[in-house]
Amino acid sequence: MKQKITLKMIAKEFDVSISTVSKALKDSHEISEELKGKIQAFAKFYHYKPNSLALNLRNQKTKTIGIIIPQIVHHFFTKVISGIELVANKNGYNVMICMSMDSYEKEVLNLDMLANGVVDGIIVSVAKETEEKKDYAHFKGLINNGIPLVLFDRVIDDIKCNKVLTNDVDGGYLATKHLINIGCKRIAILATPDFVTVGKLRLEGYKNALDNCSMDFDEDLVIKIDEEHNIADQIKQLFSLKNPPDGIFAVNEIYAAIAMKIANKNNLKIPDDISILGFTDGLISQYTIPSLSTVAQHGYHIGQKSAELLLNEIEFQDTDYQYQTKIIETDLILRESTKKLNIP
Amino acid sequence: MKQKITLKMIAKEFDVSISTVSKALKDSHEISEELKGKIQAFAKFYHYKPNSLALNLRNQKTKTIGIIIPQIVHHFFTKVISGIELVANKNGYNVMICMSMDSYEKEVLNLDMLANGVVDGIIVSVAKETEEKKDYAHFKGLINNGIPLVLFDRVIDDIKCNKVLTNDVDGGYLATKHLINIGCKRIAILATPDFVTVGKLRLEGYKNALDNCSMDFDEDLVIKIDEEHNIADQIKQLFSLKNPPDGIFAVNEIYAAIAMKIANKNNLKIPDDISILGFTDGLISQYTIPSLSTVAQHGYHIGQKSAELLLNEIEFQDTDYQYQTKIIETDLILRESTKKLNIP
DNA sequence: TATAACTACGAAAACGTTTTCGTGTTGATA
DNA sequence: TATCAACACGAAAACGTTTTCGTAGTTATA
Repeated sequence: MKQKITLKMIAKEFDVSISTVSKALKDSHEISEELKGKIQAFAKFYHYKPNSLALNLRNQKTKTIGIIIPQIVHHFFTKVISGIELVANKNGYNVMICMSMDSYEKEVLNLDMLANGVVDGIIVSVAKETEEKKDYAHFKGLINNGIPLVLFDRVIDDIKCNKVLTNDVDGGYLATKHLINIGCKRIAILATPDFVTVGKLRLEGYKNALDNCSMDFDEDLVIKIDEEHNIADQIKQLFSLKNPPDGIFAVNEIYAAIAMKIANKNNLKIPDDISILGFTDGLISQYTIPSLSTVAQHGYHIGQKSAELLLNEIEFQDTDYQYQTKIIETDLILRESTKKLNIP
Repeated sequence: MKQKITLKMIAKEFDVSISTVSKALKDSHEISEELKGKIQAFAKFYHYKPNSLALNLRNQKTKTIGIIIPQIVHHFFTKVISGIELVANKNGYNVMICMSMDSYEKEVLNLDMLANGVVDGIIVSVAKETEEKKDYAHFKGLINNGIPLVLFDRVIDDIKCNKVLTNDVDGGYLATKHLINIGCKRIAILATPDFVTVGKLRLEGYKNALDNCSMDFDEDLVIKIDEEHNIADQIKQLFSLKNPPDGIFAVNEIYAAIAMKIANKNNLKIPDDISILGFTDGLISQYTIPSLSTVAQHGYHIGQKSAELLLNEIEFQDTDYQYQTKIIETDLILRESTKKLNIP
């Protein structure tokens, strides 16, 4: 194993002090041109690079930002990560990724680890279990310790920090409104349990849209999917109603895809007999047959914005820092699973 | 901002030396029970935790492993990452993820950065551009510096290190053989340019299977998809052949999904008129209609194995370390896009 | 009583870097 | 000739930890 070259080794080579070498490599005016030339050439030849660990300790910073997400196998989160990476790298930062697996305990563990000097700031989308327990002490501790924190997507209202979130209410509204516009009379929603904030908000948008169009809200058309049990079975209920839906708004892509499968099995033509609309900008939507209309939530953009806010806070010098909350708007992407809009 | 508590601060509190505090916290026999008790209680009360940066410098290791993957938005890679995380965390390691974006330059940059003391070992799936250039100096340099390296999936033959790879040839063979078994007479393959190693190997398996069953190999049925141009257009050629295929083996999920869409547009019934089989264990396969039969490559398992090999090498003490190459076998997952096998 | 052994702690080096503050030498100025 | 600045470099602290070695003071042994 070839030993990495250090300032000390260069110093010994030229019989000068370590400080001289350090200054020479920084092209300091304190060192004679002649000596600088020799030292720089030598360092270059041996590919000298300052040891990161030493720099970290010296500077009390690591030029690394931490990310804690519930799951990495979700397309949305990978988009967010890509956006964070882009901005981080552009600014000379690296990225350390942890998964909470939607577990409160793992989230706390990861947060503790990252907070212990490993990173300069942290970006988090909170775990489902944490949302359910409503125990946010670990986040408050982080902020107390002065470690910059950005929450995205699944955020917590009573934590004071930068936030980036999808306009979920508006997304739900947009989706439902569109289904109404294309003529759907009975619109079902595949939602989540209430503790999943984003799901709850999208449901709120759904209700707003119905309200706005003076359409009745029917409890039977609201399925709050419990992922502990079989998802398909819960969706199937809709199709055995005496008055089944002619439109479905699913708060995520998977539920939408499963609904499509079930509709298909029930010999319903999509979109002629029933229109289906999903949420999130995943991969599945593009490749189903028919392809899935969906509400895009721009994960890539959310990631970029989160990283920008975090880096701003990290590098902020003054004392009067102001936290911000950025709302990223959604967009309707119309594909084949919804009826065409008839422009009169 | 609350200052983090250090050994020095505890030492001052009890008017003892730093070394005494350090030993007391490690429950050393050198320190009297009485003093140990007081110091430990104090440390606990103030949530003392050794500073990671200092430990890193001291121990010349970071308890972190680096991952460089071409893209994080591929489901396969997220599975691999999950597997790595699992094993790493179980052994007290953290994970730092970098993306090469399939660019040679970014791969070199990331590797240099990680190698500079940031991580104790690195797991890589090499970038497409690197495979194309065949320039592997950066990997050789890494190994020369004694930094443990594991290559997975897209590996390089003449780099001496631990490797974990999918049995791509066998996977291709399995897929093609199955299409033959269900009665396909003209089997097309949606492949990659030759420099994409895994694609080339799967094509090899395809040829082997044809050979094995004394079926003709027809150049017209081999489409080496060039992702620079429109993918669908390239696939469409197949359907305009005078003698079109009745089976398609796609070396990944996306190509398979696109092929399904095109078949569908051409009013071909899947699997009655044409059977389609994909590769990889992605999300799309499960949610298409009909769902896609596929060759599963077990990314989660590959990740675990890679991490195990890496940690072994990192913590290996003796001098006679032996590199290994683990082959992870594939499995055929039969869904709805291929005809049922008629057992006579 | 001299020696040995044990107890309980401290000093200092080490990891590699940066930076502040000297300090000796040279040359110029009054 | 005395003073001063400029030049070119070195010493040392600092970041926070661990660990080896040294050493007072006490107790046990011969």
